[in-house]
Amino acid sequence: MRPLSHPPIEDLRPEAILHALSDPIRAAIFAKIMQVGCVEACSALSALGDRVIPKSSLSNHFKVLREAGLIRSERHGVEVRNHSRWAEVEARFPGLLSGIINAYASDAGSAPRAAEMARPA
Amino acid sequence: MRPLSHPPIEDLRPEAILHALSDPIRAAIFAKIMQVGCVEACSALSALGDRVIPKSSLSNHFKVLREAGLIRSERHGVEVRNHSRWAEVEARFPGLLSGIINAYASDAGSAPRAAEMARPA
DNA sequence: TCCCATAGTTCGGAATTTCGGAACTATCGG
DNA sequence: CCGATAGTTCCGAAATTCCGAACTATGGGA
Repeated sequence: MRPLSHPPIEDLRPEAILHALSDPIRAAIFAKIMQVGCVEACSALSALGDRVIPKSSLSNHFKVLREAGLIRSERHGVEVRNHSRWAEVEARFPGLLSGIINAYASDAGSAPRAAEMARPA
Repeated sequence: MRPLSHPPIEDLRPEAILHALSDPIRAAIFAKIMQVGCVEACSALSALGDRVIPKSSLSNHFKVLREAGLIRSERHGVEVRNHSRWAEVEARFPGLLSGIINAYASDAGSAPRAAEMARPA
């Protein structure tokens, strides 16, 4: 199985990042990773509230996040651990991620839906 | 013809904004509107460098930007003038737009492509 | 007034992308 | 070696996007 390649930070493209995070589910996954520090794909499944996400879709969401350069995935035995690349991305595109995450967080308060980012409970 | 409805600022959703700006062409159009202050659709066509964008696609791009709440469009005679809603959006989602625009601008320097945002010439 | 040119929208089919079930692979614990 | 768990791949269906062609609306003449 492939060693899960990640793009070097200088190859990151804003449109890929925006596209990755324009999906509320992916945004929620990413927010979760940042909250918790590290997450394996399967546990993210249950973490998204009421919504049940098929494994194959979930796998694809992680792939999109990884290829956008937002997360780093490492195999540990049978599972994959995903870490955010926040610091790198922040250095490359200052203010981008914080603006996006804050936007989702403030939106969650006014109109809660499937993507419940940064919700207290 | 419809009076070109715009969503009230409290209805804006982050995912719609990210989706709208995850297309480099739309991002370039939006950046152009902010640079120049106001733009009518047709002139944006030539403004995007080498790329020729069909009228119907352009019309759709403006629609996406409008429905995301990023621009305000008014008919003036035969043409439509598009203004950015930057101030409103910035008040609603602080730091979101500046982060995105800066990201594209810094990317343009390192890897120029179809979307030439904030390029001097 | 009628006609034309300009600016933009709508329609509809082709191309692309996304979704997700089923089958597959990889790894760990017995 | 076997079964269970974690995840990927494959591929057809559904949704989206793209864009040419036809259409609509407005202003400016003649």
